[in-house]
Amino acid sequence: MMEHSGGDDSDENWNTDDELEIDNFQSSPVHSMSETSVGPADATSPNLIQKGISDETFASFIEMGFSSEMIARAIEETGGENSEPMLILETLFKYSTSTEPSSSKSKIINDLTGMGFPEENVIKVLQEYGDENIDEITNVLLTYEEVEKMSKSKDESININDDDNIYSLSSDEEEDKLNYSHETGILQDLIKMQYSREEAAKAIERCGEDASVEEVVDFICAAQMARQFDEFFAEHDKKELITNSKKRRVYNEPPRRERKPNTAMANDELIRLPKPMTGFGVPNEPGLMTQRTVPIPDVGRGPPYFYYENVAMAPKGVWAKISSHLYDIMPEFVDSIYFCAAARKRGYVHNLPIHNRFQIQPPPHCTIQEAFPLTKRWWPSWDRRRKLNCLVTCIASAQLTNRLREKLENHDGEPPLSVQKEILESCRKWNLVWVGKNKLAPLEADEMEKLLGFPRDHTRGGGISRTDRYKSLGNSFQVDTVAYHLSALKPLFPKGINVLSLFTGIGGGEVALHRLQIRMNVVVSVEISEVNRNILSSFWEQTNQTGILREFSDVTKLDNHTIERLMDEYGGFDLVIGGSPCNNLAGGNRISRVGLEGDHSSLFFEYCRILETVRGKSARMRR
DNA sequence: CACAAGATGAATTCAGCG
DNA sequence: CGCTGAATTCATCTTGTG
Repeated sequence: MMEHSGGDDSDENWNTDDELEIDNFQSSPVHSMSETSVGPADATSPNLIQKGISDETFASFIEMGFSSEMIARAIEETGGENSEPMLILETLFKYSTSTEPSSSKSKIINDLTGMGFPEENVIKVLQEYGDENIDEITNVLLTYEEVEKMSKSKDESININDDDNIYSLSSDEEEDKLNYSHETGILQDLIKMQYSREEAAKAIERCGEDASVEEVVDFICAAQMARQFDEFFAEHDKKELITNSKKRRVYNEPPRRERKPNTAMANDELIRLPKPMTGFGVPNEPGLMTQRTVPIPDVGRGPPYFYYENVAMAPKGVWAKISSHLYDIMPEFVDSIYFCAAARKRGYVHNLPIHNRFQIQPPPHCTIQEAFPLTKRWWPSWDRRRKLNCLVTCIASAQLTNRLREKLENHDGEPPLSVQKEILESCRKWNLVWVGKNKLAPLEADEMEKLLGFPRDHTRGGGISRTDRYKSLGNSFQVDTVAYHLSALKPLFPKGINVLSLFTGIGGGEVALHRLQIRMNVVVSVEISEVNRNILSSFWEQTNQTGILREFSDVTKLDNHTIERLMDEYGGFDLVIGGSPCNNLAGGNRISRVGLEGDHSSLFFEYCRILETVRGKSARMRR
């Protein structure tokens, strides 16, 4: 996201220490690190039970969701100190798929549903946390209830969908709803539990129509485990390859065969984009993961958490470099086409937990026609687009759409194929929609706000020009996508979080946290563009935030000392979020697409510097 | 001076095909 | 395996206009 344009920097009259607009919000309770730095649930001390296996292997078992007790048991059972990691893993998988724990599971399910928790939640939590720590399970269930309650209550302060008909169903939707009602209760339950329809239907088919929810979930769970098992082995093989060939790192690439011509060198150090681009999983699609296949190295684990974003289609080698500067964490590539009606292919490097993700409500419409119902009337059948391409910083001119209209008016009814092709090419290139007979138009700024998940008129006013508005929006996060990723933080920070927001832009991260109803105790924001800073501060006021907002302008002038001072003042940061400038990486740039070292994009290294400062200081504060 | 329009391709990926 | 064609892409710069 996040505008850090160098060409039009107008930073002459800033204070020497670059701080702007000191918080006019009175200080709110500032928590201490010790209160809020809740570690992940799996942060058990390894030294007691991990005899016989390396730290790394132990960590990856933990990352896969096995409890330390289970691991200890598996080590015992497979020969104590001399047991083979692979053998241990097999035993662990046996535990999680065997019927024995599952039957003890059903007893717990009965107990907990007896306590009034919804069965689907109980099953999901058991699946993710195991069945050993009842206290933890009930805690998580309570959190779930709260989250669900909150996501059901509409947020009055943000009016995302202000179309009158937003809550009334279109005819297509009604049809969909009808289909839903024909589905069995189990299928509905599974879909509610965020399994994809395909996956759920397949599992039901395999388990038989009479199977209980537990049985089907067990089946899906076993299938997931098997998939992870395969991936673990593939990863293990790869690791051996790496040690053998001296640190050759290739992600997402099929196993390389031994004897191969030396053209392979060109592919070295590459991170390939996944297809489909769904990262660790998106709602309503297959491929949902609850654990990372490539664990986060110890050095990169949170808290503090961080979330870094940039364009997925960067020049070769860029993502490998980004990853290598961010603790070798593998990027999560996600296309926002799975969250809204517009494409947005982005890579996210983060150390957030990935289980328990949920969507913010209401979810946006996923097709152009649903998002903009008025276009339906004019949409010709030969324009088969249902999704828009990436929203960028420039829009088509009025002259262009006029020329297109004239071309269309030359024909009665359907234009010849050659004309159709030409029109469609322009439509795709400029993201045009049908707004009248033979009439095409680019999206209005408020329509872009809607697609990107911002409240209406978020970027309006404050003296921002039309072009600047498009520019800021084109550089922004897709809020629903980012919120889905950040949702994992909600149970971890019930008292709110302290955020360091770099390259804040129009505040996509802040809007996401707000829509997740995660309280922002402190936001320290760094953003070079004055109009964008104004947009954030007016959002802060309009949504009646009770936390503190401090805005800085130039990331290069935010020195380490200042960061540490801020951390002392506020008790540290829980989340460092931001996407560094993409100008020199983006495909649309014909002048200076020169890679990470470009004038703008090299600010990525400032992100790294600041993140490292925050993490170092956090470690010292914990001691 | 602010703003809008127009001109300016290449890098990358992928499906299809021989 | 290599080739080809199609599709996509958080943009920059100059010029014209009021």
